[in-house]
Amino acid sequence: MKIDKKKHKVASITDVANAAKTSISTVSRYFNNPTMVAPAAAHRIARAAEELSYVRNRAAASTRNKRSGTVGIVVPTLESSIFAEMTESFSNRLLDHDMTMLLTPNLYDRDIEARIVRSFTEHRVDSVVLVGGDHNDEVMELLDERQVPALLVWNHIAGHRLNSIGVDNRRIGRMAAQHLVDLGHSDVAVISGLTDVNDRAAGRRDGALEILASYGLTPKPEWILQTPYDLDFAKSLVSNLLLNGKPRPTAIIGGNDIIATAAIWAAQSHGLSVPHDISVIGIGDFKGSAEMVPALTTIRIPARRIGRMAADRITELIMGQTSGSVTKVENLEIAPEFKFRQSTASR
Amino acid sequence: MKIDKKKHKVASITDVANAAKTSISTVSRYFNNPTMVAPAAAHRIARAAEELSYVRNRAAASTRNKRSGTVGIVVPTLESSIFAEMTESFSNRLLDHDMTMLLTPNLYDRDIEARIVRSFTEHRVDSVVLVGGDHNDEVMELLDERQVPALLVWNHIAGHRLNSIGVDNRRIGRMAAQHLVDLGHSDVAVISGLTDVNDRAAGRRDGALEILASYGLTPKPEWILQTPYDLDFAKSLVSNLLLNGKPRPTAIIGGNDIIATAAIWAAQSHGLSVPHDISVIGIGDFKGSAEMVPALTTIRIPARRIGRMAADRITELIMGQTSGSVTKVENLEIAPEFKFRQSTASR
DNA sequence: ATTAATTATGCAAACGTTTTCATATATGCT
DNA sequence: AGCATATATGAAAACGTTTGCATAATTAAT
Repeated sequence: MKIDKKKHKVASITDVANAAKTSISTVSRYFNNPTMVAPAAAHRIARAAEELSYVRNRAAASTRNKRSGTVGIVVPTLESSIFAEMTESFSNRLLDHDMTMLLTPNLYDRDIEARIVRSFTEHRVDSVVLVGGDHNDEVMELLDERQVPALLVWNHIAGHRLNSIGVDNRRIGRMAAQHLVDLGHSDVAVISGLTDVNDRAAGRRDGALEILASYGLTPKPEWILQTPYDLDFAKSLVSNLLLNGKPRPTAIIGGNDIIATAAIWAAQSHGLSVPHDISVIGIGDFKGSAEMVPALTTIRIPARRIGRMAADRITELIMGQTSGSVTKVENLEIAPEFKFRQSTASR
Repeated sequence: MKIDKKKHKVASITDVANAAKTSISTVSRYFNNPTMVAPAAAHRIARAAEELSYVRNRAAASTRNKRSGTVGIVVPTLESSIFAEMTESFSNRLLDHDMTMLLTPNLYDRDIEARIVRSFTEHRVDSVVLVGGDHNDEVMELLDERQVPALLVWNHIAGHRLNSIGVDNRRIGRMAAQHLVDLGHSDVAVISGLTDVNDRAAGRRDGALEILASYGLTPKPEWILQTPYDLDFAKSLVSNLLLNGKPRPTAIIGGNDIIATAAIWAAQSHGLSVPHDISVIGIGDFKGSAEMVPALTTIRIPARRIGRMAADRITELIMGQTSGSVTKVENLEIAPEFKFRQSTASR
């Protein structure tokens, strides 16, 4: 009586070994270190694997060796095209290194982030990448205790104990303000993201105000506003500013391109012309900023480059980790690029 | 002589069991089925786990039980805000079910997709989510052989052997064209996405042409165009159309909101007014479409809803899988919503 | 106070790998 | 041909879990 092939068993390394008339050790080596196995055996194994449609089990592998071949990344949101760009190039590069990405948005919530990171560690990711420098203590402890190589992206954080690679947001804020001052504007509104949940937003705003102050310009309190990165909200915020404020500001610094875009649309929907009636500068250089009418003057954050570099750095860190050598902490600054386009003009 | 605590060993279930003066079985149960363990023991275990900062190893767990607690999803790109929205709500909902998402963009390349799905299966994801209905044979075989519960999102594909949940793109194409016809347009250009790598794009275009044909309207060949979903490319494509074509079309159907937006900007940058000089309708209702000036008339695809439903359906499928019961294949159609805004007007 | 039923626990096998160590086989030198 | 070296292989232990089965401890029923 034949054994009933119940439950649809999938082929394991043992099955392949049997079919290829060799040992599981050799099969394992065939997959991890092909050069170690003799051509004849390799050929038989390849055939057997094909025959049985064997797919190796990385999860099982990760119990014995330490690497799982995954890296976890948590971003604030996928909806911001800029994180999407970063993530996308990160993921592509990761594929080249034969790693898989666990990606989860935290919606700008640090507690959710902590949950996510915990779940990542349960899955024994080889490494974790986080956006920005503000994270729950729990997250930091977790990373520390388990010695998970971690990388902070987006922000350049000089002297941080974790590796980081990104831009200096304060500097970007200064650049934006300087541009407007150079164009002769003295009545400028600063509309940032939510500074208490977003250290990037805070840095940019502070940089901008710093420059303005250095020229003796202090925006009226009602010209210093905050908004979530949401077109709808930002647009009506700016609408109010434009309608009620008199005199109106002659220029607006948007904390990112979403805010700046919203500002332009708010102005346009009130029949104001940008940049003739009001100048608007953004930060980020998101998808579409160059194509819109008027094209948005902005400060470009090279998201794709950050993504690529992050992926490379991550693999470096993982290598270092497995080989036992301690990789030195590095805080890399990426230079932003100023993009003078049509949404700003001199007074 | 004390043993040197080299290599920083992290706590395992055994360590917790020892510290809690109980067996590993009980510890395991404490984490997976808390009700099965006595309060006293539970308390000791909780303390020990805390003490040792134990994090359970799901990868190891997945060797014995079958579930890994992960689901893999591959989207064409993260840069399209609409996939981002879908993915984001999908991921949120997944978190509620205590699952983790492996997300990878395939860049509209089926071979890359195959690589990704293979990598997913190597990691023994509990389930796979794919966008659209066009996939490599290899992918289909893989899913089939290993009996990985799979779900196709975005497209409603009546009668597909895999579960699907999404919209009927042909119908959407028809809706768009009908709207324009109703407004009295007879010279309409149809600018779709790349139909050979994107079955959604093909469906929409075909639907649109079908309606036009039914009114005896056949766009001139040079008015039926294709473009990647890229603002820059699409904008210059439309620019050419607008400059060279004479007579110009009086309306444009954009294969998605990116194309439509690009069309509006192209028109505007040539001093044309939308909708006065030319009407534009999009598909998708992406972020910002409602806020731009003029607000884009479009057909909304409820991305977040699809994401949520997909997550729920996926957990259903996984449950069914583990309990051995066969879940019936279901093809769900989600209704699109027409959004009449300001970018279209009657002739 | 027994016995029966329930609840909680522990033992040990199993999951699919990798890797150390020892052995067998092939290759290169005299 | 004989020996030394290099290369390829296999056996077995280890990785951190879950789970079926058997037993121990507790509670309920008489």
